[in-house]
Amino acid sequence: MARCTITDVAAASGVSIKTVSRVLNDEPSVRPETRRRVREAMTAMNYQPSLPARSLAGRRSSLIALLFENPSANYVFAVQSGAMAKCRETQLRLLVQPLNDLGEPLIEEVLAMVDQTHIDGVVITPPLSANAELIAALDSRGLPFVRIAPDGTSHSSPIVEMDDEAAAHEMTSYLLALGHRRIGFIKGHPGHHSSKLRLEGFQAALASWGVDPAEQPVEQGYNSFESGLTAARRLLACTQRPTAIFASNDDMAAGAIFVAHEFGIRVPDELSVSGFDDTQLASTIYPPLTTVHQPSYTMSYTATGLLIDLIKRNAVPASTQLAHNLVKRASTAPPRRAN
Amino acid sequence: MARCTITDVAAASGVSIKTVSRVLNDEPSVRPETRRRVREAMTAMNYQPSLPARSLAGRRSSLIALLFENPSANYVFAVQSGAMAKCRETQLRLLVQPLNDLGEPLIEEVLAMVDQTHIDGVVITPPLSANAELIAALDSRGLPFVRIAPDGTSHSSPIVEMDDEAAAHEMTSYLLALGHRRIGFIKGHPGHHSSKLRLEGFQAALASWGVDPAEQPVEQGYNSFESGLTAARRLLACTQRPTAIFASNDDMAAGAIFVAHEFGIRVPDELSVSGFDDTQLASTIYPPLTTVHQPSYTMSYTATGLLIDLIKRNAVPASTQLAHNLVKRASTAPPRRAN
DNA sequence: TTGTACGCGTTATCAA
DNA sequence: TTGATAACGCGTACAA
Repeated sequence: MARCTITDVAAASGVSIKTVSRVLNDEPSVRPETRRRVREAMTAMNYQPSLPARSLAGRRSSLIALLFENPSANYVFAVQSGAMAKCRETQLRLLVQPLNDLGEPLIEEVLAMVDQTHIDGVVITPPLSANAELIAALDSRGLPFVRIAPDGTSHSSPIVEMDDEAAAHEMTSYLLALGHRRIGFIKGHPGHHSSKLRLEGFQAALASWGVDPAEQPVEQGYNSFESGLTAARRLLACTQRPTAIFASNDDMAAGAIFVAHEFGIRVPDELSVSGFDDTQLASTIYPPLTTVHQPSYTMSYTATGLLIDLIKRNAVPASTQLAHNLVKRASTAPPRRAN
Repeated sequence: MARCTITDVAAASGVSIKTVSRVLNDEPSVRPETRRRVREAMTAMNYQPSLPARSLAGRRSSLIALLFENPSANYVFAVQSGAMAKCRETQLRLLVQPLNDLGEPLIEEVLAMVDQTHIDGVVITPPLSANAELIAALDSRGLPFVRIAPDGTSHSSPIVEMDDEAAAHEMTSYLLALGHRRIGFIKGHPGHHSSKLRLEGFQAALASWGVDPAEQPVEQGYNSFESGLTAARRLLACTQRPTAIFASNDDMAAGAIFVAHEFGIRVPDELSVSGFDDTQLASTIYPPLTTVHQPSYTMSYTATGLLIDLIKRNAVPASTQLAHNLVKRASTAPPRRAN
């Protein structure tokens, strides 16, 4: 059961190590009969190629990295699962690299990781995907990367995104269609580009319904549950209390629902609340949250696939947009509805 | 800015590559002056040692793996963060390996990973930590590993755990002290050893208070929110409705609170609910959940530290028990309390 | 179609 | 305390 090498396989199947190498890499010029013999020997001996040896000799490490700096367990889990699923299909290994609150040394840490491990490529999740210095640093190494939901900065690397503005527009229209005319908005983290887009979608929808966006109460949030609490308390303390709150993500929406419970405001009878992302949390709180389903898993799965194509020097689309959809649950209803 | 090698550093500092290697590995027999010169050259050239080269030449890959098969985003996130934090301190890389619902090929997949990547060691989280075949397979490779919260199976590998039974005992005593005498229990996933311990703690506490455990309603859950819904519906449909529900984890407790909301049962006035784990969810739902804080992050951090010691062939304790504590929040109160 | 010789960047052995 | 040289397991260039 001890580890065996390409030399052992070569000896066992009566060929040279080079031929074994050819079979390993699916190179064309090998006689089918030979290929079969080598394959048999490999499985019989339970041969596993050494990744370090391959990456030292060849140009590839068969390793890619997933970079994130995001405190949301649900989001990180979804993104990792998507990337892993694609890696599993393609025999790649995934190195996860959380970059939590490290400030300055972030770039250095990433570069050190890149140089040490000989990574083949990187998938970058928001908000890192909008980090210009990081992008420049990766560029300086000539490393392929794919960004998920970056900001509008022009760069040749492929991006995977959803239409945050359109989604926020739809959600707002839905609330307006229910009859709400005073809708409190909780903005997302200023560092995330999607925060800006979601606000714009909200405002555009209001305008298209002839409602003045400037008259709607807007509070700053930071994507955390706690920031949702604070923002919602402010919104609900207004003299003209909104009949609905649209939070830029589910965690903050959960905060709004929490505050409503505290204040004895019934949801959705007296207050509608909607979120964004459709994380597991959305269907775990009461009432279950109307939200926008963001395909985080699929975005990451797709991004990883693109990265692999990029590494193989295949042509890849500059931008891929994935579909979202409105998930209507029990946290929204017409305002002050009868009983 | 291009990558430079040990040879470049050797040339720049006027020594042989072997001496650079010695400095790199903190070997003793290097003159301080020489060491300083080499160090300077390394930082000046921004030298980064090649991990693949090191693992090919040496015995170590500086890579460890974290194995998990757990659908809970919060748990996985906590465990990963803990392991990463320790890795960051010690210049190790972490390979995360989710093994989702794959059944049979699980062992093969792990062994392939081990053989290909030349991992130095493994941290195993529940429920995999109780998988006898996996343990045996890892043993067959002579690979060091540390298990988090395994079952009682005797094995020489170090384990890190908390006292699930004592914690469940405390929580139950707390509910009894509040005055509850009819407490519904939702069991955890049958595959997790901790599920058994938590039930035993519950029953032991009842017995020590002179309450017959056999008369308390117990439902099977599977650690998911949905299974909590199902179990809670059963418990609350009883003719003799319990005044409290103790769920074996937070997700299921959230399910119980959800059902209470649906049924119009006020929490905690008419029904107390408590959970286990103290995930982020516990303080995000309303009312916030009384629960047991399980130190998942610390357990993983500790386990990773032990693994590193194990790899270095240092002596490590066979078992490490981390402290838990009861977190009292608003979801529990005396039964049918005045007002 | 197949094989030989060399190099990848580092650690290990042994000698100086 | 230091250095020359041989591994480590594989891919690449070139030859057969």
